[in-house]
Amino acid sequence: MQSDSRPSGRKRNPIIEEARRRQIIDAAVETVAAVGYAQASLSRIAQHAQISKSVVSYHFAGKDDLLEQVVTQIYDDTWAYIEARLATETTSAGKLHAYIQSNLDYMRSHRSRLLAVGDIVGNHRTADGTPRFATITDESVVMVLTEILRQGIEDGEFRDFDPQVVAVTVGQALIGALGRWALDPGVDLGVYAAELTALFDHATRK
Amino acid sequence: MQSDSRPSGRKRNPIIEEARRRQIIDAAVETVAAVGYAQASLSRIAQHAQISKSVVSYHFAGKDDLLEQVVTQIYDDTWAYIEARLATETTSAGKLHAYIQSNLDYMRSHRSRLLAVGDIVGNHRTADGTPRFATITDESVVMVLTEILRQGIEDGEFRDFDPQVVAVTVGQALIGALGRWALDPGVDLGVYAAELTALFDHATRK
Amino acid sequence: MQSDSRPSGRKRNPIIEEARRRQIIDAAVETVAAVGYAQASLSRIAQHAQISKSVVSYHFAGKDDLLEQVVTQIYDDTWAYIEARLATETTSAGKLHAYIQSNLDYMRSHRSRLLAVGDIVGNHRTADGTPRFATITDESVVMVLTEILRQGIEDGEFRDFDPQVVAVTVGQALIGALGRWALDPGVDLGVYAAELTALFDHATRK
Amino acid sequence: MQSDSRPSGRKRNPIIEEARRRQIIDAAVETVAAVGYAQASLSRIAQHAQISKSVVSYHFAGKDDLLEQVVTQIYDDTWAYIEARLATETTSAGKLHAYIQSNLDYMRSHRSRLLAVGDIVGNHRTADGTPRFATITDESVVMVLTEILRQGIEDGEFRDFDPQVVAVTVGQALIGALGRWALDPGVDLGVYAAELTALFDHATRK
DNA sequence: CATGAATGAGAATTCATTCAT
DNA sequence: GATGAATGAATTCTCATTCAT
Repeated sequence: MQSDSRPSGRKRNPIIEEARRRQIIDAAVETVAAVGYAQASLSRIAQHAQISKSVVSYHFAGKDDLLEQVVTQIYDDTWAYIEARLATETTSAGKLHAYIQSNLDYMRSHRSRLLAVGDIVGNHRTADGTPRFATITDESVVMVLTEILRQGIEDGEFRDFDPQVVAVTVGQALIGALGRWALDPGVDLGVYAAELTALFDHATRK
Repeated sequence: MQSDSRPSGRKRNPIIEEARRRQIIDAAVETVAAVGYAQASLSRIAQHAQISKSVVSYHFAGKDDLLEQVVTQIYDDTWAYIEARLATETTSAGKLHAYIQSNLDYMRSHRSRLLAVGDIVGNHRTADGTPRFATITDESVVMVLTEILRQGIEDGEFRDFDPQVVAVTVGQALIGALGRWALDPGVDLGVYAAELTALFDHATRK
Repeated sequence: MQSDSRPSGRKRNPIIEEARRRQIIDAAVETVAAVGYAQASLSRIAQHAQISKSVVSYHFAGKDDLLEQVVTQIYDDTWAYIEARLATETTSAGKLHAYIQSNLDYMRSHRSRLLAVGDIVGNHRTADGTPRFATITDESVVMVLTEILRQGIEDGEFRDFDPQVVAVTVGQALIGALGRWALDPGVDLGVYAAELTALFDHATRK
Repeated sequence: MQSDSRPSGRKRNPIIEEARRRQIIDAAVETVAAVGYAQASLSRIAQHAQISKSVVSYHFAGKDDLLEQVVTQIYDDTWAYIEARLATETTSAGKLHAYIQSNLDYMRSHRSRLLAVGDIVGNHRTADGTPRFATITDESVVMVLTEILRQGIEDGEFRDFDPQVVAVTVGQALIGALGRWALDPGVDLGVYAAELTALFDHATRK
């Protein structure tokens, strides 16, 4: 009975409820990817979803809530995808390859998600101007990579370097790949993946 | 280079003219760096410059014009700084080192410029939603780096790789460094520079 | 008396029906008393009653209907209370005292009702901006008081004055008492009652 | 140069600036008086003033600012009027008469102001739901009256009573008069004044 | 009986821009 | 050169209400 306008706990009719939520989140993703964070108004998002503006307000507490759930959703999905790929590898180098490869694979099929999440994370701020999402380093994804690299160094598989610097650089390299590809969809991500793999292979091996 | 991109008829008193323009551009830089692209309204910028909003409108054709000139200004300054440092190097590896090093040096003393330019370039769009600035690859800065790397490969100084991929990656690595540093000013950019130099040294050498 | 003012077709289970109606009316009272007329939305009222917004819409024709029934309900209850106290008095002065005293007594135990009814009566308007409730004079309560005073003058118990002016003033004095007490619950309504009784005693006696 | 959008300090072009401010305040007064606090949106106020909605935003920081200035303005004007009338009286009873009389006189020529100020003071709240204006007791006007009464008691001119209770009651009596008159403009305020004067004369004299 | 879902109207506010002075 | 004043468009959000289930 805690209903009211926004079913923030989201339990009621899970089937239609979830469908709408997905629909709106997807619309938000595509809108941000298409016109950028600053231009992605609730109006435009609703328009894209072909629903009324107030439906968004009904399902989400506000713009902040929506964008945060977009980010969470994408992080979760991305991580589920990558995690599965990492699990099949045993060596640190193998995991590094799998990390780069699966990231670019995921990108290929979820271009706008990647575009959107970058835009939102980079721009979304609290009222006082401080970023709402911590960037780069403490995204769990990068933390995982840091741990992989650290392990590789400890095991003597890699040369001695600062694992966080390299992890951040790998993460940024992937963003760069995405950026190149976003700019020119003709770029072959397969080739790009091979180049990056080689690059970080040389950069990390003894 | 930004002198020929001025939009409207504005030639009266070049001295006071330029002073105002600089003042406004600086205010824009600091405002964007502080509150982010989406929150950087002309109001806020004018407020930061301690001038009336209309002064901005008087000296620039509009918000777009202002932001574009901010970007041009920063690109020019940055390039002037880096160019000088590159000129003293003879080998390709030396130039790569100098490039990384000078970039991070420049950052250290122009943090908000870097923050701002990244924000603007990443977010500024035309009315139809397409990015107003091409990112990453065709910034002249990255093109120069590509050329350095290409030359190094040709000269046999570097192993064989796609110079553009590496150039983009270096560029992104520097952005990553800036991001880390923006998040935590306690990060030692000197150490970071050494790590990155080593990383790309291993990544490029034969 | 509010039973015949129900708007639409609603007759099924009178027992549960009435329970709900009371619950909602009580929630409305407390909400208006707490946050004021202008901020008392159906959402907030439903929230306070721990029910869904639509339940309100189901039991009342609309917000107007609800608020009108709140007022009617409170008027009825208040009058029932005061009437009993007046009945025990024989002189006009005694009735005036009983009126003031019983009003303040009622207030003490129904603070939010009084607060709410004042707020609603003072603010609720029809679409064209005219007040939906006539204030002050034609509340039956004040009319009764007018009659008491008129009788007292006729009987020679009181000096000659305009009974309506005094009745309104008594009514307003009580509202003033409530206002003082709402602002500062530390005010002793017993003492306040004695002061008011004395005041109007002097004001009305020959 | 501290301009920006809202010249809150209000210094720039005092002539046109003040004219607009008055115009908007007047429009606010009449709008609140006509449709009530809860229905008095900035839209309606602007419409009444025959100006664009944003002009209001330009001259006032927001709705709160506007309404607070309305109240301040009215309080100031009212007090200036009443003060002058009080100054000509020497006895406490004379001052009490002058107070009642001047209040009703002022009302007669500023009906909507009185209506509006009552509405705003009674309804305007801060975000957390607490009233933004303290009512009744600590309006300086009532405090002045309290002091007049206290003095009269001390001088032996009045009987012994709680001056604050009587002051509040006088204030409320005037509101009641206004209410009666607002409801029925046919009420003769001159007669009403005589009645109230007599009432409080009897109520306070020894 | 009850209620989730949906919606359009309207709220306050911010913004970029124009114009007369 | 400079700027107050004005404005319309657009933004986020809240609200009362309706409807199918």
